Formats: sequence, structure tokens, C-alpha cells
Amino acid sequence: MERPQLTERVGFLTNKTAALLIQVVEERLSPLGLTSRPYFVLAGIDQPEPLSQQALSRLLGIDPTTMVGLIDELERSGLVRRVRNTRDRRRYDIELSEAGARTLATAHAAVAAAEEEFFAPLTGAQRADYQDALGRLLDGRWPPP
Amino acid sequence: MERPQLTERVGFLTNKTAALLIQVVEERLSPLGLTSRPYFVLAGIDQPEPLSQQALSRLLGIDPTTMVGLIDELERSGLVRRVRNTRDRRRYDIELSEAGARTLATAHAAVAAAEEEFFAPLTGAQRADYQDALGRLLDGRWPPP
DNA sequence: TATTGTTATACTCTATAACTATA
DNA sequence: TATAGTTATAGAGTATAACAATA
Repeated sequence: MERPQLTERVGFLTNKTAALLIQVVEERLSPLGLTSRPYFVLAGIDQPEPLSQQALSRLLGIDPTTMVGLIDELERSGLVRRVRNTRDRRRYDIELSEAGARTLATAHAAVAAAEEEFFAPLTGAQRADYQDALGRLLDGRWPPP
Repeated sequence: MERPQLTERVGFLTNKTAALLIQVVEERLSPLGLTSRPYFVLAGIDQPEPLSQQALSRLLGIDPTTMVGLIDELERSGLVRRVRNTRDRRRYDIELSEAGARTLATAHAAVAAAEEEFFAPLTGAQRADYQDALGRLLDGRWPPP
């Protein structure tokens, strides 16, 4: 490949696509008073087993020191609670409140609508292939060990 | 979709994939003293017709005020030149120097190697489909009008 | 000794507004 | 008037180091 154009660089295209998709998602989330980051945090909290802040940090790839402020903000808004883990009292279990669960459900619907809009140019099969490719690329690389 | 897991959110997966790919690309670029941003700028400059700073900003989605500093840095390193456009003396044509062209060629090779590494989990056909999907998603959305 | 959460700090990237020179 | 580039500035996001409480 002698002098490839930027437009052919799959790395650049991947980036651009991610940036444009985030933009559409944030437009849909803004009426809820959310940006994508706290939305991802809420979605990450909604697991069968409660996670500590550090586990959440690793899962989402957000620095633990940044996570402190994000959880602070969500706690101030009444969407999550910090509950001391009884077996390891250094940890907090981060839990969704009732309001948090309701907000997350609304947010999920908004994001699903954004994704429908963004992926409209693909057929159902193409979109399935795309999502499958992402799964293969992330396998073994994420979530982190 | 009642309570989707984060792992199934195509928006989140797209983001994670882009972030991990950038990471691999930056590992390969760091021996050249480059991060992905100035690399993208160099690659954007390497067009048949020279671009102004603002045209570059629009192409790459980088704020014009941020572009000033990026071009400053590349100019200081001797990789690009600012040349006044003769027909519109408000504009600069941003041009690659000889050294810039050599650095860009080396960087392209490094990034191509990073992409090979990152996309190894996909077959050739899967990768072609993936790239094709990105093309469809970006069509009409990027480059900007 | 090591780990969880926290604070302080600095650095980068981004966004806004105002300026200059040109159109 | 409007546009290209610049500067100053403030706001996010991220990373590093150090600390208290706990393991």
C-alpha cells in the first residue's frame, strides 16, 4: 500500500463511525439529562451481581479516579447508591435505585432508537454481520481479565 | 428489548472496538514520535489538492482552534509547511515537506501492521464486509458537505 | 504489604468568544 | 459583512501520585 487515502484506512473509518454514532446517541439522551458516559455507567451497574467501583472502571475502561466523580454525580441525582460490601469493607457495591432503574429503561429505549436511526443504511443481515464482526474483534480483548 | 446487557449494545461495542484499535495503532506509532491525531492530520494533508486548515478541520472533525496547535507542532518538526494561498491570502495551503512525506509513508506502514494485527480474528471476507458496512454507515454523513 | 476509594494536580482535548487580515 | 487563522480562556476527560481505611 503506497499512498493510501485516509478514506480507505479502516482505523480512521472505525473512529469516525463511533464518533458519529455517539453523537446520535447523545442527541437522544440529552432530553433525559444524560450523556453517553453516565448512561454506560448505569447500564454497567445493571448486572446480576453488584460491582465495585473498580470493577466498573475496568469493565467500562474508565479511570477509577474519574469513576469517583461519575458515581458522585449519579448518587447526587438519586439514581444509584453506594452500599458497603459486608465481606470486604473497603469496597462499595454500586446499586441502582428505583429511579435509576426507571431512568435506565427510558435511556435504553432512547439509545435503541438512536441505533435504529444510525444503522438504517444496513439491511438486517448486514447489521447482524457487523455486530458479529465486533464480537469477534473484541473476543479475548474485552471485557478485560 | 427489556433489560439489554451492555455487551449487546452495538453502540457500546462500536466504541470499545474503536478505542482498542486506536490503542494498537498508537503502540505502533509511538516509535515514530507520533500519536494518532497528528498521523491523521498528515494523512489528511496528503491529497491531490492542498487543503486549508479549516478544510482539514472539517475533514477530520477537529476543531479549527485545535488544528492551529497541531499544524504548529508539525511545522516545528519540519513535517509540513504553511504556504499562503495566492488567490485567497487569508488561507494557508498546508503542504507536506519531503521529511513529512517520508514520515507519513513509514507511519502508514506502521498503521497497516497494527490493522493487520487487530483484524486478524476476521477472515478476509468478514473484514471486507466490515469495511463495506462502515462505508454504508458513513455515506452521506462523512465527509461533511 | 497490597487494595479500594479518595483527593489533588497536571495535561490533553474541546468549545466559545474575540481579535487581525483579508475578501 | 463574512471568512481564515489566531489567541485566550474555560470546561471536560484522563493519568499520576499520595493518602486513609481495610484486607
